[in-house]
Amino acid sequence: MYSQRKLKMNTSKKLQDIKVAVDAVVFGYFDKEDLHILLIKRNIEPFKGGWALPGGLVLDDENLDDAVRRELHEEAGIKPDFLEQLYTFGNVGRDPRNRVVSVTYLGLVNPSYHQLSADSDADDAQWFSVNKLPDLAFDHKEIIDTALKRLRTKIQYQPIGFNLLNEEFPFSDLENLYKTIIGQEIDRRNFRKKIMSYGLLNETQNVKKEGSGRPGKLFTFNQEKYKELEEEGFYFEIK
Amino acid sequence: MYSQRKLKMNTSKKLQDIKVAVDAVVFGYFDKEDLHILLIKRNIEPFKGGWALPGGLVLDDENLDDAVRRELHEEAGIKPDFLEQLYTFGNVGRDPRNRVVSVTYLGLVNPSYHQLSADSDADDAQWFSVNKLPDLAFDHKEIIDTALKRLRTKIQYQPIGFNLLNEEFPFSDLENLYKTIIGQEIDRRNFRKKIMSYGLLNETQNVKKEGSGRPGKLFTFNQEKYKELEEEGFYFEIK
DNA sequence: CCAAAAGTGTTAAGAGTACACCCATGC
DNA sequence: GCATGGGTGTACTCTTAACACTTTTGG
Repeated sequence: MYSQRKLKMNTSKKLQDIKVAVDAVVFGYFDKEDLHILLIKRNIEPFKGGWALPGGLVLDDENLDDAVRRELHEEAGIKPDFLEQLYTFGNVGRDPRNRVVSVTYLGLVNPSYHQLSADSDADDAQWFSVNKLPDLAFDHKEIIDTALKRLRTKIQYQPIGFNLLNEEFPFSDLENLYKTIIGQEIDRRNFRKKIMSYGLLNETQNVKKEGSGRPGKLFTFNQEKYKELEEEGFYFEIK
Repeated sequence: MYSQRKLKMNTSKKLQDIKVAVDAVVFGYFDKEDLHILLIKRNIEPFKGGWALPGGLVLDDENLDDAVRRELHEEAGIKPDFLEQLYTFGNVGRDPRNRVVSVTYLGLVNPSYHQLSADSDADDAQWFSVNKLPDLAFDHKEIIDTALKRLRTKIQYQPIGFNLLNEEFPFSDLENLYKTIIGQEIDRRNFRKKIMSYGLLNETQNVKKEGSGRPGKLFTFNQEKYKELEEEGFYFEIK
């Protein structure tokens, strides 16, 4: 279409036959557990009864972002707090039926604010630990691997992790979240110093009630401050 | 397609009508000049006679990467040394005719090794300074902005810039390249120390002949060494 | 008073940054 | 010998990394 050759192709009846889909890798974090991913049980062939990422074909008059949000809403009743494009998978043969190019997204939600499958049109939607994933349909395993890699890189220089926590959270939740995602121990003191130095946390008057030990103060994430800093070219970095 | 609703949609005659294209932002660097981008003059409507990124529709049996490489070869006679997926642009209305989702790529070539338009099917292929771009077709300006942003970020932590230089280059070429891309002065001594500390450059016995002043030693980039380091989880960083 | 988690500072090492003069060549 | 670009070292500052004890609460 952008050059004569393509025009010829199009007008000579041999129309392109490729479908465009979106799929989302949505991460959820359950306090002190592994990172989880949202999967949908397929109720049609191929891979009927198997697990797959939420997603589906894009409508003709719908932007890509809107398509993912719609699918997530329909299939799992979820509206992610954070959602960004991940990568586009389009190799021949990744879907056994048609050629399908899938634009994938990385999303984050706090599962405690989202009841799964409220009014879903899918058989079943469920959270799976990234360490105990079932066999997956299509090339969805590869998509998840890509998403995990991206998440691990990204969380080290952008404070996206806050979307996975409750609105008010004790500092230790943030600590555990980072430990979980990065997959290694972090120095509590240095981590706290660093995070605090950015001034992105507001201290509340509340304290954590549950659990044993000394109750921790609860914090909220200062979204406005973050946007301010971001515009000034600020660069968050965690190791 | 991944859920019943979509299946119904497909079988009820209302088939999806979206085209899949690829477009490439290929950067070339001419010694001591601005960074350049490869553009193609369109010879069909819309935007006939205007400038656009090289690209076109993906063939049914062709992987996305192959499609970009094919288009670049056809339209400009170029085979980029570096090519990676950038972002997928798919908003409704970005092409005035059909709905087109474009998977875009970022490429780097050394123009001195590539003659433009050798056996091209496009009207014309030309290098434009990123600072003197013509009006562009579709949303291609936005795509270029995204690519520039990505290049500027990426070059600071991955030595992709070497693809823009000759096989043997004086150190000053590298210096100028970084200055050009990042768009600011760099400290010559510190930059050299840093680059050298990674051990990625091999010194050759040759020296630069042209130009005035003291001739500089020529270096080559050690690709194997880079891959080695990359596997060990090495992280290149330039400021 | 015991267990559990929260909260807190200091020091040493390393990395980054700023900075200016001599060298080799062509004309 | 002068103009041009190449090549090099040091001192200071700032950031990162390592490290352990006290506090608050519930039971």
